[in-house]
Amino acid sequence: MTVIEKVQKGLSVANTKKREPSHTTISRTLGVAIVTGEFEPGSVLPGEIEIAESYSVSRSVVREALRMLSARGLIESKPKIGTRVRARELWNLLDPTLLEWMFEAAPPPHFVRSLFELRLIVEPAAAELAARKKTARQLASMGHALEEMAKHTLSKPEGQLADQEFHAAILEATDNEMLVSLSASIGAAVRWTTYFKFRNNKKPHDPIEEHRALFEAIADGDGERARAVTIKLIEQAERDTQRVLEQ
Amino acid sequence: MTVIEKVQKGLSVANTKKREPSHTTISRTLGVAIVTGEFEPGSVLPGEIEIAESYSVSRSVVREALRMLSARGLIESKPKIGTRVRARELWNLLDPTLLEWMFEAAPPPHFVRSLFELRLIVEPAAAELAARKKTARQLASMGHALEEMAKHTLSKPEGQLADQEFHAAILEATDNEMLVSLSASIGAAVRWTTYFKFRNNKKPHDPIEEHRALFEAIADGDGERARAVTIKLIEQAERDTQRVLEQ
DNA sequence: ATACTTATATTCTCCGACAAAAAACACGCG
DNA sequence: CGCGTGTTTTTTGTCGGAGAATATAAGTAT
Repeated sequence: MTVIEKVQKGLSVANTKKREPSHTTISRTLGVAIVTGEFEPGSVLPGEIEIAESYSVSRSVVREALRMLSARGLIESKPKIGTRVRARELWNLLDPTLLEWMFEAAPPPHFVRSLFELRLIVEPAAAELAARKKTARQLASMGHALEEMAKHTLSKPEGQLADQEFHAAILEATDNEMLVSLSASIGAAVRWTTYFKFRNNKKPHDPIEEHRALFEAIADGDGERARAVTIKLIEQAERDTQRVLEQ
Repeated sequence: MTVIEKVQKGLSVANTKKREPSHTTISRTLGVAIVTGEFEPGSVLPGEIEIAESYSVSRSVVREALRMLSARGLIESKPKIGTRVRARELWNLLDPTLLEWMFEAAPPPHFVRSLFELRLIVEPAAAELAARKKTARQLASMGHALEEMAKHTLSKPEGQLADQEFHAAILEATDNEMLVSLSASIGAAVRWTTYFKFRNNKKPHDPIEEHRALFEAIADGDGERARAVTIKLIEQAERDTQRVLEQ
């Protein structure tokens, strides 16, 4: 598995289960609170000392956590003013970490709509590119992922992992590093929708046949067909997701 | 202050005249060094104390700067190991700040190719969406930006600002917040190419007519035409950029 | 009422010390 | 010699305290 594939799947590159430093924890805790709307844009967070006391850490830890949030554009600090949450338009909604945080709660419907609209723009074009630029090695890696997927189905974690591997191989085949970054972000969101679809026992459509068709289109170098199949795949996923969100 | 910074300052929001905290400065300095390849991925940066001494700041400032870089996924710190630069595949190439840093030096050709490939995927689709979803207010804002652009031409900062306003209005009209984020990233890169095209006195093609055609297509709600014009626009920009990079 | 000065709250910066982690090393044992 | 085991050492992680800088808020004089 290449590093790129791991990125796509959101796996930590060193799969070790190490304890993270506390500034990371605090940063994520505050970040989740912000992106899920617990602190509204424009409002000011508690002062450094108060945060430090409420989490029982030192002020240095809090400051480093706040720097991590300000690097993401979530907050803005000024003396005498405090640390205020920046307007949502100033966030980078394509930051994979931000997306993960966002999915700690149910995201707003217009956000889900935006996501699928974006997928319908990007992924068909990527499939078309992949059909043109694929290498034999990448094709083999797609084929392997496809087999794994057929064996386990999407309801099991192994199958979901294979699905992500399959799509990662497609992205790698486009030979476009910005597309890879973009789909790393999208992947963070897709993982969430997949998770929710199966968590609610809704028995969604198993897209193995479409995946096979996509693979064959790419293998044949038929960009038009690859594009068409990808569109179908995403529209199906959107229907499944809508069904879950409606209740 | 570097030239690029001047350009960006001229184009960004007006009164950004205040001195930034030193952790921000250090973070950007180190970040630029990393993304321009001065520190290669996998290598370890100097220790916190060494960095602190070389910039004449305290270790706390350096630590906060490093946390900002680690939030961007550029570095990874471990006790006894040091702080090492993470693999380029783990960076988020759609982070606008990262892109700005990257353009402090001439970016690698395959990166520029990736960028225009991505623009050709995203922007035509966005134009089509905008043609379908535009509101009167957004249309008016596009019209105003177009006038400004025609008055000043792209060779002056006012004209470049108007150009950005025009495209921002289109993005806003798509009513898709992820698309807006995406083009904020792309915009950071586009500003660079615009700057370089004029810096080299190459007298590129002035795209005012195409912009007007795009505006009319959107106003008419003609998505197909909006898409076609946008493709032309980007292809022209790519040709201009290639001409500049060739020398 | 306006302009200027002062007070105040908050972040910004610095320092010095110790704790924790992980690699490197030394050592003993089979 | 090879191998596990404990020790050393280096580097980041955490802490508490102190003063400086900054921008709002309040007060004062004209």
